[in-house]
Amino acid sequence: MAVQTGALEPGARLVEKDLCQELNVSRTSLREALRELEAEGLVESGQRGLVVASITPDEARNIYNVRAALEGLVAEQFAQLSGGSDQLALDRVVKCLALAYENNDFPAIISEKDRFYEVLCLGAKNMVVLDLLTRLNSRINNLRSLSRSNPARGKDSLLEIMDIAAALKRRDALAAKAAAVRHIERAAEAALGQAPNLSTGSVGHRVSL
Amino acid sequence: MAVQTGALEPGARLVEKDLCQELNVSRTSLREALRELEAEGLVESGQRGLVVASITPDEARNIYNVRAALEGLVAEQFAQLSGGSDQLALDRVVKCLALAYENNDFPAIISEKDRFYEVLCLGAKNMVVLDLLTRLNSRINNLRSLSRSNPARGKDSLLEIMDIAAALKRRDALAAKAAAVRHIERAAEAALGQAPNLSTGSVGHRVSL
DNA sequence: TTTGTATGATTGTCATACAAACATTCCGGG
DNA sequence: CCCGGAATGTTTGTATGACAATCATACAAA
Repeated sequence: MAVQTGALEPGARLVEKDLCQELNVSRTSLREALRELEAEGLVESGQRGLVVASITPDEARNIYNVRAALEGLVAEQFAQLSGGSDQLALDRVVKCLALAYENNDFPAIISEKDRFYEVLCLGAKNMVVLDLLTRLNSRINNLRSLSRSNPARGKDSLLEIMDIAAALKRRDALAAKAAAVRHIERAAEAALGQAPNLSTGSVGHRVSL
Repeated sequence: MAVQTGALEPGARLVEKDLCQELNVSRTSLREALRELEAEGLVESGQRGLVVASITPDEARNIYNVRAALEGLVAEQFAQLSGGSDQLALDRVVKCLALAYENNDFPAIISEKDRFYEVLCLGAKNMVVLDLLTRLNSRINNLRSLSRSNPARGKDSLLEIMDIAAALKRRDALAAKAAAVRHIERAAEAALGQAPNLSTGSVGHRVSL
């Protein structure tokens, strides 16, 4: 399963036979791995077989819209339902995140952020959202690391997250939700580099990202 | 792929060899089908192999919470972004839905409702949500048909949907969102038969539904 | 009673094969 | 010269049989 984020350009065809040789696995195993990737939305079936999934600007925009809705929900629930250990875990992961930001350690930032969401969903008693968020994030991982290239964005992002954490500590559900939504909207702006309004039209126009 | 909703009780183990014989397919194909079901959350891997997925009350509750958030989002977007043909399609599907409700045709109600969501997402230019909703709905299909057993629920449900449609026609995004959320909350109450508040605790306690 | 071991069942992986779907090339007719 | 259709090759979907690794259980020994 060392496939994962094999740096392949979107739209590239995935020929089973070739991949088998390259990865030294049987077609059986390969196909099963491909099914998994397909379920995660990283590959999609084109005219002939599978191709690396690409993302339209609309899709990217909508993924952020959905994330805002979802993370707003779990923030709200966390404020209402979290226990003491959840708050503890939150503190810890925010601290780790701050450290990762200080060191400009991009991989760590991504993974700590994922853990942040995990803690959030755990405290919100909402594993359903965690599952969906994981799926969505896997589809925009390239975008996420791209948004990091904006130097000023890092500090802002951390501050927004600490806003969320502060509201959660106060158990202020409304403020937490608002902060979570705001964070995602800012992240979307940074990643998409355009107005937060959904630009319609141009369906099917694919970008390489 | 005639597996789908094969009436199996949750928690039942799925032994590949047995299923192969029963369905007259090779293990290769069977495993691929199981992967698909796993991706949809209909089966999950237990200690040994796969078992039919069951749902905790918390999960069911959260699926409805997520649906409320998601459908609120697409309702909002539909109000803002839908074109003339989208409105046309909306009219048509609402009419079909009303007919299905009149005839008490449960399977038609389910499928028309799915089409309703499809039209909604299409008009909202948000296929991301459609994908997620499809997944979520497949996990609570049993619950959905269960909620239909409440006789008074049918009419209410239809009225709520027509509320949504009316707000969408007026392009009143806020009202549409509110109506969509209300619809899901009512449906959740009907299906779960309990207060809309999330009952915490009792993690891991599984019900057969 | 508990621990360790043997046994059996089940899954994960593999190599190979073949039919069907699809794309491409080539040929004959207009 | 251009076009339609057949021949050909490629790729996928499915099937079969096999094997090692893993896990669960039953059983024997301490």
